[in-house]
Amino acid sequence: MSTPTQPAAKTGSLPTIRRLPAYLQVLLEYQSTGMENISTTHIANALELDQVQVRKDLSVTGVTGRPRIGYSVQQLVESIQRYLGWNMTSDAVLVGVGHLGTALLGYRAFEKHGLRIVAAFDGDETIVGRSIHGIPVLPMSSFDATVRRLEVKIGILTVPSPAAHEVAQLLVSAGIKGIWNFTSVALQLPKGIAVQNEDLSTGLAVLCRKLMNL
Amino acid sequence: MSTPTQPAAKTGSLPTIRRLPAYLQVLLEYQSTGMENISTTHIANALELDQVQVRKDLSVTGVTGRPRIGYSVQQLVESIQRYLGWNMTSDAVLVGVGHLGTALLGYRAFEKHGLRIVAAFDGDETIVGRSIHGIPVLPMSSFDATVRRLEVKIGILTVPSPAAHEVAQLLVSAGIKGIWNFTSVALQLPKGIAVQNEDLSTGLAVLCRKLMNL
DNA sequence: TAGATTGTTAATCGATTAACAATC
DNA sequence: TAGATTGTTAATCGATTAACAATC
Repeated sequence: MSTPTQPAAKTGSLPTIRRLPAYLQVLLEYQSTGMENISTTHIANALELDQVQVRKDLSVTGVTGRPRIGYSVQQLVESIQRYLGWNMTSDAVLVGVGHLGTALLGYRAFEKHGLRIVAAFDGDETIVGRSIHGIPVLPMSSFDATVRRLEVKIGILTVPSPAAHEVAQLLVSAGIKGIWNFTSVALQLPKGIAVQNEDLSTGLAVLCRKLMNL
Repeated sequence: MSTPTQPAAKTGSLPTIRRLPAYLQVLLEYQSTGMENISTTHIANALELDQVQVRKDLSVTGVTGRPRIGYSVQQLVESIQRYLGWNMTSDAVLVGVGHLGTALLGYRAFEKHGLRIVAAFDGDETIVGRSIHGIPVLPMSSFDATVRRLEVKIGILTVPSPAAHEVAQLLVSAGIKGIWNFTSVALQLPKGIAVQNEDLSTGLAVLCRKLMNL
């Protein structure tokens, strides 16, 4: 039995989870100043949020602060990373090496979030065999065997929309448990598969409405 | 005075706005079947949402349906597009022609959302002067004059994080009113500037938590 | 007509905000 | 000590869900 150094993490609402990476970003930058402690007031100001909300959000990770002192930056960073599973490395595969896929393959920041793309796949034979940012592009025919062999659980879907559904089925049947979906297609998948839709039109819609309300 | 053919659009909550593009996607696909009307039950099933919520969401655009018949697909499409400002074309500029910037320059779907990227800018002189997917890459030195001359109001920020703040100031001083921010930096901007953060780590965090709760 | 579907009003649920006690 | 900050409990606010009337 382990000795718990801090309370267990709670569930946390979706809005809370979405704010945590921003806190982490602020903390990592703050860390470079050499300060050991930080107050929620400071974090709240940097992100234009309410300090009570920041405190409540942070509490879901199980971390605690000290009155008058604030929170240990180091502890906060580790606590958020653990809560998001970013303290350990997860392997992922990417399918669809178009413009967006290529961009994601070169996105170094994923490493900081514990995500390692171990292989990319594409149906276009002219790019199969290449290596993009050190990641090999393999043929779709080797998808199932490779994913099973490496026991990859995360799939990044960057194929053209018409292929989205078919490829998603392929991911699931190869044992992928979480799909990061960059297509604009609403995937119909069995229970037990986590999907995160990253359709750009969502963000554009919000921006357009914000602009209309200025 | 114009004769209103439908009630005025309401404000609409953020979650509602975020769901509208998905409705539009379903509608555009449904349109190709040739059916003229669609029920909220149908839309709800396609997106795994509640039909009452779909109806409430659609009502913010001012559109109305007919009992027993449903909604006119054509009317719905136009109503959502009008609500999001996607019925007219808005010009935008993109700053930072790295991997992600290049991917966005090639993203044809923006046209369907009324967004036209008229110019890209980069500090790297080796790529300045090129044309990517028909969009010219111009030097940063011409940024201010070009944006003012073309009266561009939307800026897409795809520069490396360390440059984010400085470039954002440049956008604002050139008259940009809305910033689509793909960096992980929380921009501090004056009132009256709309910002939409599109940091990928937010989505990754949600996916990771979903995976942990399977 | 009967039944399917819309649209509105009320109830519930959940997240944010406010108030305040605890404490270093 | 006094004051700044945490952390919890209560109040408010807003979004979702339920109930039901309206109607083609």
